[in-house]
Amino acid sequence: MSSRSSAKRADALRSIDAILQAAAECLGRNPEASLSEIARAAGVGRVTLYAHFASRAEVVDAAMARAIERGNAALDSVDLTGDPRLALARLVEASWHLVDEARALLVAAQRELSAGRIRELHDGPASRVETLVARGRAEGVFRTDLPISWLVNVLHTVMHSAADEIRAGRLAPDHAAAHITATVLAAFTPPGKLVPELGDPR
Amino acid sequence: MSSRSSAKRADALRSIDAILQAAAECLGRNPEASLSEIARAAGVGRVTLYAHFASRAEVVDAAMARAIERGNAALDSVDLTGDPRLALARLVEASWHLVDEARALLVAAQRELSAGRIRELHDGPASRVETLVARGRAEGVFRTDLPISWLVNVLHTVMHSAADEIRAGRLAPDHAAAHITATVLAAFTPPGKLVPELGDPR
DNA sequence: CAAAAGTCGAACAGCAATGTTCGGGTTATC
DNA sequence: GATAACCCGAACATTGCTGTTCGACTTTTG
Repeated sequence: MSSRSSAKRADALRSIDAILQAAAECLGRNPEASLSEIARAAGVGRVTLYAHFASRAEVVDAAMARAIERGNAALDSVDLTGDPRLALARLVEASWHLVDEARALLVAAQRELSAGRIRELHDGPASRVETLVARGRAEGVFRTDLPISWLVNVLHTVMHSAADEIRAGRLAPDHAAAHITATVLAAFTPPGKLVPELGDPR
Repeated sequence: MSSRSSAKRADALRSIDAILQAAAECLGRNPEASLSEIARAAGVGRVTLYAHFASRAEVVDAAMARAIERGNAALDSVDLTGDPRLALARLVEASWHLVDEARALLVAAQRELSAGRIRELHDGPASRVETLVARGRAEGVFRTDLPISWLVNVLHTVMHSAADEIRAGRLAPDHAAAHITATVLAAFTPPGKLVPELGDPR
C-alpha cells in the first residue's frame, strides 16, 4: 500500500503538494492565473511544475480534486441522522463555507475541464446529499413531485449563489447559512404542507 | 431623435447589427470565440469589426446588452397583475427560455466584463422581478424573513441552473418551467404557511 | 455624379502563455 | 557515500489572439 507510489521521492511529493496548494490560492484569486504565477507562488521552478503535470488542465484538475476531497472529508463528521430537516440544516452550516472557499477555484475549473469531469469530481459530496434527500422523501418531509437530482442541484446552486452574493457585498457572511437553510428547506417542502420555521438558530 | 446617430450610414448600422448577432451566436457556442471568428460569422471583415468596436470587451458588452434588452422587451407583454404566485408562474414561463438562450453568452460576459457591469446590465429585468416580489410580500403570500434582493437572486439562480441541467441532459426542456416554478414558489412561501400546489399546468 | 463614409484583405508588430530542452547543481535514499 | 531522482534558471520554439496600418475598392447620400 505504501509502496504503491514508491517511484516518487519525499522531495517530489512536497513539491507537488506546494504546487496544488498554490494553485488553489492563485486560481481562487484569479481564474486566469498562469502556470508561472502558480509555480512562483509555490516557491518552485516552472520546470519543476511541468515535471509533475503535463498540462495546465492537469494542474487544475488535481487542485480541484484535492479541494473537493478535503471538503468532503470535513463533512464526514456531520451528523446526518434524525429529522432530515435538521440534518440538512447542519449539513448546510458545515458546507457553505467550504463552497465559498472553493467557488473561485471552480470558476477556473469550468474553463479548463469538461462539464462531465467537473460533475465527476463533485459526485462524492453530491451522493452524500442525495442520500439525505432520499431519506427525507421517504419520511414524507421532503417533496417527491420533483426529481432527486433536481433537489440536489437546487441545494448546490443556492449555496454557490450565496457565495456570489457575499463576494458582491450584498450578503453578510454570518447570515449566509440561515438564508440558505431557510430557502432550501422551504423549497424542499412538499406542496400542501407547512414551511418549517427554524427560529433564528444563532 | 432619428437624427441622433446621423453620423452612421445605413451601411454601417447593418454591419454592426450583423456583428452583434454573430457575436451572440459564436460566444453562445463557445465563450472563447475569437473576434476573427465573429467577424467571419457576421460576413464582415475583421477590420470592419475594429472600425466599430475598439476592443473585444466592447463587443461582448454590446452583444450582452442587446440580448438582455431584447429579452426584457419580450417580458413587457407578461401580465403581472393578480395573485403574485400566478404572476410569478407566468413570468417564469416566459423567462426561462430567454435565460437558457442567453446563458452561454453570459459565461463569455463573465470573463470579459466586471461583475459590476454585468449586474448593471441585468438590472432592467431584475427590477421587474423585484417589484413583483415586493407586491407578493405586501400581500402576505411571499416571505418577509429574507431580503428582497436574496429572493430575486434565488429566482435568477434557479433559472440559470435549470438551463445548465438541460444542457447536461438531466432535465427535459418541457419540464423546466414547472420545476422552476414549483421550486421558487415553495422557496418564497412564508414559514408557517402552506406551500401552494399548482397542479401540473400542462 | 461626386464626395464622404464604409468595407476589405493582407501584412505587421506585440504580447503572453504553453510546453520543451539543456546542463549543472542538490538532495533523498539504500 | 554513491547513484538515481529531483530541482532549477535560462533560453527556445510555437501558437493564437489582439490591435493597427495601408491602399484600393464599393456603397450611401445629398
